[in-house]
Amino acid sequence: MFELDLRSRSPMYEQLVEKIKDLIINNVLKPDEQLPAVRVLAGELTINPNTIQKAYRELEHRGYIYSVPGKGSFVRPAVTGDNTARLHALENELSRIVSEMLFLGASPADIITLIKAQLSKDEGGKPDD
Amino acid sequence: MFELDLRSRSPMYEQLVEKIKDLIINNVLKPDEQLPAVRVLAGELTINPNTIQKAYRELEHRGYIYSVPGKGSFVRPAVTGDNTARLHALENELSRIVSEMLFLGASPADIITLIKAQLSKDEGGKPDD
Amino acid sequence: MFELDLRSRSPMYEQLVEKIKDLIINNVLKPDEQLPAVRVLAGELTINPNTIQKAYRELEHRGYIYSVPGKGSFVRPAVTGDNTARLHALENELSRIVSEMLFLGASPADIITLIKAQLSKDEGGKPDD
Amino acid sequence: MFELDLRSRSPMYEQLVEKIKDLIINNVLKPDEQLPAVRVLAGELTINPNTIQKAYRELEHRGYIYSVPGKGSFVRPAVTGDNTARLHALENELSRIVSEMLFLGASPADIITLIKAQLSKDEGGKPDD
DNA sequence: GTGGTCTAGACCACG
DNA sequence: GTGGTCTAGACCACA
Repeated sequence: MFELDLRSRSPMYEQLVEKIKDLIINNVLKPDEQLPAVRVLAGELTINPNTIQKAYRELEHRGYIYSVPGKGSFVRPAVTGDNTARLHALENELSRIVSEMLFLGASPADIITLIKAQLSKDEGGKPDD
Repeated sequence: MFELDLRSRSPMYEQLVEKIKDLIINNVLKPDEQLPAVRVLAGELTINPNTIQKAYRELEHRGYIYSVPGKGSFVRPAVTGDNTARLHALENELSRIVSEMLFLGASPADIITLIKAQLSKDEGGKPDD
Repeated sequence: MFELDLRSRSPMYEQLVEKIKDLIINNVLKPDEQLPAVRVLAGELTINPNTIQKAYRELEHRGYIYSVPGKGSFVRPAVTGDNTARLHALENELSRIVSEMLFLGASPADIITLIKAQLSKDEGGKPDD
Repeated sequence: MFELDLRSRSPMYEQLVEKIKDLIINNVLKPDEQLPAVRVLAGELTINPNTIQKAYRELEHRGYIYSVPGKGSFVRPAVTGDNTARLHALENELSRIVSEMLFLGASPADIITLIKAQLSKDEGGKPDD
């Protein structure tokens, strides 16, 4: 399904969380689609099931998936509640990154171009595919 | 000067690095300006001087400041080479964030507006303020 | 594994960095091989674990090793980009040393011989030993 | 006469030592030539006379100059005594540098070329000019 | 078990 | 006064 970087400083469960979050955001994993069972994924990635479980728990905590005891884990159709808080945090991150890119010598035009490219790419992929 | 979040998952020295990096990027700390002495900042933040020093050393490694033993720590005037790698990483971060903002319901127009605001703000703030 | 000179002007962690760097350069420590654990090495050298960690972190910054929290520290397989700057610095050092050797009475022939010996030794030692 | 890098991590007296040593090695300062008086040099470089004095003391200790109380400091005509020890140290340094250059991707041919260029340059400059 | 963070406190070299 | 080194010892997260 995907690979983990064993050499990365970031813990494996965190890498898992980010990877799966990206799959959901980019609509590769559709709403209500079932995620691979913990043991299955653990087998494929040859890592400890506990690590998978920790990642799933984290994803559930962050509102990206929901778990049904005895059935499995599924992609949450719409993100829950307080998006504004999360959006605000993202806006800050975005501002920080833009500032740093300018500091490192990127031109404003480059940045705008980059953003627009990303926007059109995501717009194409997001609507019910 | 600024505050640290003692509860945060990211270590105090890392928070310090980010805070100071931001002050440099946003030209609040000018080139060759002296940073607060290790012990002084440690006193103000009521944390251990070693922690400050760890942050300063990290900033030095990343090319944002230089420390002269016996004299003090200062803002490095121009960023040292090799920005392309860092810029590439930032582009990826930026793409990821834009995707997530769209996923959480932000409109493309909002995002463009936000970026442009940031660009003009930084452009105004960077040259000799 | 090796010894440190407690009287030396250069700090212990710096000596450690140089020693380990040499072991990596001379292929004694192979790519992806695990370095001794921080506490283990600290025990063997009877110095503080923090000192070892400082050395390891420095080696990581310089691109010679990578550390994975909870797993260990390992030799980085290939050196990361940007070698030109480092190479330039080494060329200068080399020129300086040759000049000084001449000044101290070494003959040009001796120096050439010495270099060639080193070149053939390293060439023999580098590929899969 | 020359400049010091105030931003450098290496202490000013050490920079002075290296600079003057280079001038002697490259025969810019001739044997028995008098070095600038401590106060004069301190004035030119706008640094503390104590720093100059420390550098001169160090140079004397290393055998590059001699001081005549009340008269001044002079370039020592021939280096004193045990060159073999110093030469041995330099050979080791040289070997280390060659190894590292190879490790960083320099070709043996490049290194030989570099050495020969340095040798002919120094040979031209050394004999009693 | 691993690396990592943080503290408290001592000592050193530099200018 | 400055930054830097080192120790001793506690605690945490990860796998």
